[in-house]
Amino acid sequence: METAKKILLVEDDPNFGAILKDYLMLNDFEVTHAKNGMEGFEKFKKDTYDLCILDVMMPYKDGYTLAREIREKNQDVPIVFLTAKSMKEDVLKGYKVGADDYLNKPFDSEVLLMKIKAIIQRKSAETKPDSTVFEFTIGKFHLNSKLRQLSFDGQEPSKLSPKECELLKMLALHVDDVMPRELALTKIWRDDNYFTSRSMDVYIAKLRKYLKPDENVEILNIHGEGFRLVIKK
Amino acid sequence: METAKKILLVEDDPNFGAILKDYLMLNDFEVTHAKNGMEGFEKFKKDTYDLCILDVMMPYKDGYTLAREIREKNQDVPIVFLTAKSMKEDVLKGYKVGADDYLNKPFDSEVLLMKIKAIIQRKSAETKPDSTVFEFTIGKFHLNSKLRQLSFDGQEPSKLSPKECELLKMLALHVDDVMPRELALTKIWRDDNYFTSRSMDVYIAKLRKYLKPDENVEILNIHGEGFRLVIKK
DNA sequence: ATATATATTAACCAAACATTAACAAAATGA
DNA sequence: TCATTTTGTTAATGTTTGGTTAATATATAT
Repeated sequence: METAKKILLVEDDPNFGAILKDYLMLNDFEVTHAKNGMEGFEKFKKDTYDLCILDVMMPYKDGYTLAREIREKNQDVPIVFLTAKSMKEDVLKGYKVGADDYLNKPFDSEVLLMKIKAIIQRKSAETKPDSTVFEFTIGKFHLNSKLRQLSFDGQEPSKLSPKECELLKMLALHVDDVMPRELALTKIWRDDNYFTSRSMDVYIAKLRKYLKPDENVEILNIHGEGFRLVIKK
Repeated sequence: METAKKILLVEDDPNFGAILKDYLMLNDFEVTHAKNGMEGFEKFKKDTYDLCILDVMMPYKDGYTLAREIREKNQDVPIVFLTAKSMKEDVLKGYKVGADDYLNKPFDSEVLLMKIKAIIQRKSAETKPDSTVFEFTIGKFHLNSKLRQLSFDGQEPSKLSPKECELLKMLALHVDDVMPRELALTKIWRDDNYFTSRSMDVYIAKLRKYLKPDENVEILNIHGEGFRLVIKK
């Protein structure tokens, strides 16, 4: 049994804040909710967290300013910004739809949850490389990187080759964020040159083919930087 | 409570030096005052500072020489030059040596303070590129310099090229203040000549186009100096 | 050993990005 | 004022990076 990861949630909208907190707690996180930037910083100093979720738009002290203060104290905690619309609306929509029993219904925005998990996982992989997660939800897909199986809906799972699997896993660990080209090359190909880079491009094409069935899942390129696995919703 | 920022002040004029030191200390900085370049370098080696303020004109060892020595030991400390006149060549030389900003003597103490604070913050954003600040609010825009996207209101974000992104980020780090031409050229183009300068102008034009949707956001030119990102309100 | 799966290399094209050129318009200073 | 420098802008050109497919090479399993 893992010990629960601690999250500092700074969100001024009491409604949304409460819902998100519940949702996160339901997913086995320990959540501290601060109602504004000041309170957020106070709470941050008093404890150690595995992740900070900051609302960007807050009166008096916005998320970025708070992020800077947090960074001065701690260079390592992952920080996730809640940028209004997308996530918030989705979560609230999920709440309204579910009405009395929203807690039982999966939210539309499992994206946020995935992002959170990926970030925490990535971080813990840096410190203790052995404890590695091998199951990922990618839109309507499910990846088991140990069995190297990618399943879609109820269908027969596809078998992935070692490289395909490692690459997809690394993308999943960076959901919604950049997976730098260089990182994949050095970690998976253990070499970074013209040819390995081209080889990687070939694998990206293969993965795109696998992921085609779910039109909400996409691998985007950030020119000269790397790739980004996004789950639209 | 924040821990006081440490400033190394190297100024040969004892009068002016003492006054400046007092003023800075009054504003909660911890100040070490060295009377000449030699002493300045000795003190620099013995401690770590958040900022160095160097007089350009000093006997024995001038500010530039000292700056170069400091840079050899430390690539990150912000360095600000104090100069009586604002000779163009001096400014250029300053940036080449690795200066972060320039202050003309005499100056408004309020302005000085603002600048110092801005520089320290800016630097902390620059030096921790991975873990730190990559989100900026620019009027109604929102820049994510990691994903290189600029979003406006609720619209689909624009994708920025590496150069576009770096330049906009640098402007944002200097909001309401001049971003000196030479600084952008040396840091982003890593070369300062006629062609890179023209290239930069082209990029400024591109950024202006991106920023058009918000009429409160503007990139102004300061003839012969640089550019200024302003957010009217 | 041979089929099969996996991985790399090649070749070609398209897209993204950056620089250069050319000319117009401002700003500056003698 | 006029000559000079700096900046604004657009388009043309050059360069790098990525998408794609297929051919070749390498590894693996039967």
